[in-house]
Amino acid sequence: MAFTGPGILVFMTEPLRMSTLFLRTMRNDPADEDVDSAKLLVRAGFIKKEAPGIFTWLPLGLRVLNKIEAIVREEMNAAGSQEVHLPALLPKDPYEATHRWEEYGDDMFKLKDRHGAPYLLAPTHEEMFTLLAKSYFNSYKDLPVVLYQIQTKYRDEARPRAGLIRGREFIMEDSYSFTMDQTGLKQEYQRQRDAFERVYQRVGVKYVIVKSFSGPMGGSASEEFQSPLPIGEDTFALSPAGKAWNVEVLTTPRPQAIDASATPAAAKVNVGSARTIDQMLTYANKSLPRSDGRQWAASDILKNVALTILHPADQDHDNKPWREVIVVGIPGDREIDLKRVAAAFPPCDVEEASEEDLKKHPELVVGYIGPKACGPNARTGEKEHDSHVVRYFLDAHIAQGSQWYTGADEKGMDYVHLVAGRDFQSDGTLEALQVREGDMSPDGSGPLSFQRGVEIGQVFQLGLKYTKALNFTVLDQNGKPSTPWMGSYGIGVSRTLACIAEFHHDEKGLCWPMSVAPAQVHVMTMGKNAQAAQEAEKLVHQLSDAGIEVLFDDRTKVSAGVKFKDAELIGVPLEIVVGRDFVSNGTVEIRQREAGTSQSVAADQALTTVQSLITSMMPRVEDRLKR
RNA sequence: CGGGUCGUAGCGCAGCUUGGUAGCGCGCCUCGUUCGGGUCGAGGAGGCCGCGAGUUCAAAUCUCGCCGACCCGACCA
Repeated sequence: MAFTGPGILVFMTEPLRMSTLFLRTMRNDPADEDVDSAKLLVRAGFIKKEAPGIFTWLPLGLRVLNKIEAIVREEMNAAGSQEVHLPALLPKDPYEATHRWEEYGDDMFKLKDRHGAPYLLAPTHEEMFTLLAKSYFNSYKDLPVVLYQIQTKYRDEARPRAGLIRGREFIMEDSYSFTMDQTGLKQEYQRQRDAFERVYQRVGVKYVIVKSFSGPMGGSASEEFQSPLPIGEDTFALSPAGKAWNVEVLTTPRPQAIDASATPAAAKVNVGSARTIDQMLTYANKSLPRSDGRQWAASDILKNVALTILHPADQDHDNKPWREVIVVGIPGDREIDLKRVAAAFPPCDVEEASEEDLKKHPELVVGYIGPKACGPNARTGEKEHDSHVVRYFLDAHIAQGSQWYTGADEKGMDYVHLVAGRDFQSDGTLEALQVREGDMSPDGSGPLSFQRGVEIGQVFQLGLKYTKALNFTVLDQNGKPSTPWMGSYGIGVSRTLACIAEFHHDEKGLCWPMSVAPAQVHVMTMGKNAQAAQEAEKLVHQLSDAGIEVLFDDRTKVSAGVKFKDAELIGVPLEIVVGRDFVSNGTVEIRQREAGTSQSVAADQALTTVQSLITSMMPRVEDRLKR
């Protein structure tokens, strides 16, 4: 392996000759791809689709993939992580212990061996890494340890799409840290997080670090690396100060309490058949003039929504999953976000209460549900009675002291001037609303905006979930068993490649960053002049001998136009044209693919020019991340 | 899993309405031509028209069923 300078890994100094390269470029976009990265990667002969979300890597694509992997390896090794390689085909048992066999559900490829024993194709490897560490390490002296692998992962996506961005077979780098305590975990988390940033900067992909929800992975703190692209499937929120959150973890600044001393006493009004927000407004604007003179708005209404929490099996419920109805009060002009609500009740899912659920709670009168029928407002202190009262939560936007027009739990009856904190209490505050543009940022820097992104990595402080479930303990200084703290960290390698292509392309084709390009230089011969062909051959060898990777278009029966078009499609960052200028005055043309610039240099100056261009075109890491 | 669009040569597509022995462009092979922006010309190879049933003298074309791909949604890191 040769090096041309810091950070450039060279795999093959033999030039890649297009006359023999296993490559066929396509003039048309494939009919079954929609995003630019997939269209171009297929057209340029980097990948070939075999089935939805499943791709073959062709020589050029594989070279880019290998480049990205090499950068990941460098950064992981530098962060003190050690590479291993686990099987992708795994027995069911370890995933039973952590309940993920069920939790992952249909998204996991499950299969049976010839004896009928259940196996799976691993979607991620927390269990296996925990068991691996457990089987060798058992002393505090062994920790901390961080292991990683770069491996093919499998997820049986309901709907693969966007080429490599949402595949069913994809390549991921996943690392796992085991430390004695939370302090150690936080240190390793930070090291991994820094390493991720360096990787993304070196491969030339944009990213935003987004505070996120750890979801089915379990654990506490988690951040996502989102590549901001309009084709992304995720939406994250950005504050004016530049901080970012996944909508599931967005918190609402506590609203200021309102002085309710002048608010009239709550009054029950007969609203007849007005059940929906619109009907309530129509009624109120006709029959209940406001003292402040303005019209009633949906935001004056406290909408009480009955939801059902889907609890997993537990001992108090005969080891069966069970359904708990709750009521959540939200402003009438807003909608519930079930995922955000569910985030408050891990590991449960939340759905709208079904008719069946509501039948069990006749006190909740559909269309007239109010706070008085539930939560602390309905409890009497009598155990038998209270066990039937549903929990009542208020959305975080509801201020103490605010007054509401809301249901009174009888057909046809509503309250006005019902004051939060004065007339009713709740069992707690929830982040229940669908977040929208203009909502206030948690960091107090102003209104939120939203952006779409592709998740190219995520880091988790898992804590003790897996180590506990799999009984991994080590002996501490006092000889006592102690459960290690765990973190897991993943980079979507193939997905990152697709994102790089999304950022670095134009209407003509791909434009690879120097660090990951399939070659650094694309040399083309033009015309039939034997001298020029000879010179091209000489230059290619010069470059190769200097450790530069060359894609050499040495095809003799291909016209200039075709060579230019192919070069643009493939997207090697530097192109050298050896042809008529060389014949007339001994110069070659050096073009920069992405910038579209070109310069003419004497043939014997080409090597030094290319060397300095390569150095100057390498993506750099920010100073704060320098090692 | 629900809704929609579509399956014809390696790739992109026409033909189907109104049944009659399958076409175009790119790519591929041969010969010539051209040689700095997908040259031009001539000749050629390549198809279980997604699969299965049915209607018919006759089905790529009509009917039914199945399978598959893609898009939207549900789902999902």
